[in-house]
Amino acid sequence: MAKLPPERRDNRRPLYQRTAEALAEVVAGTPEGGLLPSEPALARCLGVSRATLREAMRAFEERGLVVRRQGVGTFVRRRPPLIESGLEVLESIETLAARKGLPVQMGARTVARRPSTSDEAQQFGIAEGDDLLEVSRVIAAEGRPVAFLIDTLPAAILSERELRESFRGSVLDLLLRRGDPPLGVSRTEITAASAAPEIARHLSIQRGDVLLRFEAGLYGRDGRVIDHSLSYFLPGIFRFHVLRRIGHPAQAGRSGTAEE
Amino acid sequence: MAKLPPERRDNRRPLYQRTAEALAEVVAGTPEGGLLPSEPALARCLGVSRATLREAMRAFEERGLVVRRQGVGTFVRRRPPLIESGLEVLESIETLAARKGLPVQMGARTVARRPSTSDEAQQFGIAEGDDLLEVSRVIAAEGRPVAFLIDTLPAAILSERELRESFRGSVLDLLLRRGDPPLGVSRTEITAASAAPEIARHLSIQRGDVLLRFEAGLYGRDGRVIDHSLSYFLPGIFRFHVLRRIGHPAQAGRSGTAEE
DNA sequence: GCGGGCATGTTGTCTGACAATTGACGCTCC
DNA sequence: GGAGCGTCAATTGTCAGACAACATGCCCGC
Repeated sequence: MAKLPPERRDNRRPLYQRTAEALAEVVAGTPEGGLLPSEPALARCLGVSRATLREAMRAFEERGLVVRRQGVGTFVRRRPPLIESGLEVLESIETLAARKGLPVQMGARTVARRPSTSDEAQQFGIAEGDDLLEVSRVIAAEGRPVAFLIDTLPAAILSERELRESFRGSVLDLLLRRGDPPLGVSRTEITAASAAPEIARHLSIQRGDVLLRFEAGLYGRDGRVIDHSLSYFLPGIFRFHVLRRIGHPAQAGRSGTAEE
Repeated sequence: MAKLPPERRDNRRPLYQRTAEALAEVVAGTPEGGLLPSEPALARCLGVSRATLREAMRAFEERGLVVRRQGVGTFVRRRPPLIESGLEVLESIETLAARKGLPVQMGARTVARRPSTSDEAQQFGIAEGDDLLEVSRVIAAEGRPVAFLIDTLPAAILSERELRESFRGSVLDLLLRRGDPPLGVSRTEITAASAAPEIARHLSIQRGDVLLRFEAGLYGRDGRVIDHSLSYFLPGIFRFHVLRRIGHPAQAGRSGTAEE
């Protein structure tokens, strides 16, 4: 067995994850609507047990990448274009733009340090009055401003010095490069807004012009908020989309606390 | 075995799915950060094998609902508020509003039948010139218009007669009630737009006012487009959000492949 | 008192088997 | 000759049990 090259088998990352990656390549190498090898064959080929393969397979089915039909086989789904470049994966504007082949530059940047308000302190899990760092900057593509971003995070997490030295336009990328604290998920709220005067000035547009607005909380693995970000995009430059699955009625639900 | 009540075991839906639902209840009934029962215990309790349970568990982990630590246990993740009411689940405005306790009414409705253009024919997988149904309506909450929706779908899928009889404001809900064709995912593109004159009139707002705009393709399980919808929302009424997970490092350039 | 080995419980992975479902082939009967 | 039906092989769905890897706390020896 063990047909996977050693650098893949001996890696210290969980086998399931590596299997999922290998499976991703297999899926990518199969035409849309095409039939995948059978599970026993694939498991043999990847050097893992069928159970492990099936866990990865299940995740792929969950994401809508493959369709399984008992007694028939597993097929690569005819996929909506750009399936995995949607909002479900958190990445910086810079990373997104680079993937799309659109070069972007960071424009005017300002950094402010100020004590936190009571609300903010609670949100970040720090003491009231502890310092926050507020980083705002303009992102430009082809010489034209296309986005205005404001990040707020405790100064204890990111020092001004480190910001000066390592910041290349994205707080997210900086935190990812550093690897600490470990990041979990981002909860992003989406709405539309008209440009306030200051933002209009930064983006060289008219006051009141239409903007797409993201307000996001970046959560660490321990559930604490690490970074709060506010993003304003000129509509039409970036295309944001999200895959929505049909909700099984019995799913959502009572999390005990009936808030809102 | 078979501790699950019969109505759950004998159901014709796949066991894995029912297990996932049962697991959802267990997770919902566990405090945040709490420890779940061990996998063997849970499997016994749900009347399924550990392998099946693990597939469901894996899906939950994938969605960020639980955290598993080898040698320790599985914990319910401290979740960002409102975790599963985000955009990742496709539901109609009516369903969403009902869940939030906000009563909505359907306002002016128009239905048009017209032949498809070449582009549309390709999109829906029908012959050019085949009829399409175009349903537009206003959604109002507390007497005030808050959304304007336009659905377009082949007349072969939904007849004018059925539309007249069963339509209660949502094409999605209608298709779900009917159960045919089986629905897969929806790919929704998100942007901001200023209100065109006609839409402004429908929503009783000024021309040029800011709107949140969703353009969605509803895909059947076979990958074909079933319905195309365009939605305009007044910002601030509905709160849309999405959970974004950190992208797996599999994509960026591998830096130190020398050893390890 | 203190440190290290060890017992115990958990998740991670593997193996092999059988059940359920599907599609195709061949056979029978008309 | 053709239509209908049973059989069979291939595939996914599910199961049971085992062992490995790992984390934690207890207990024993020092």
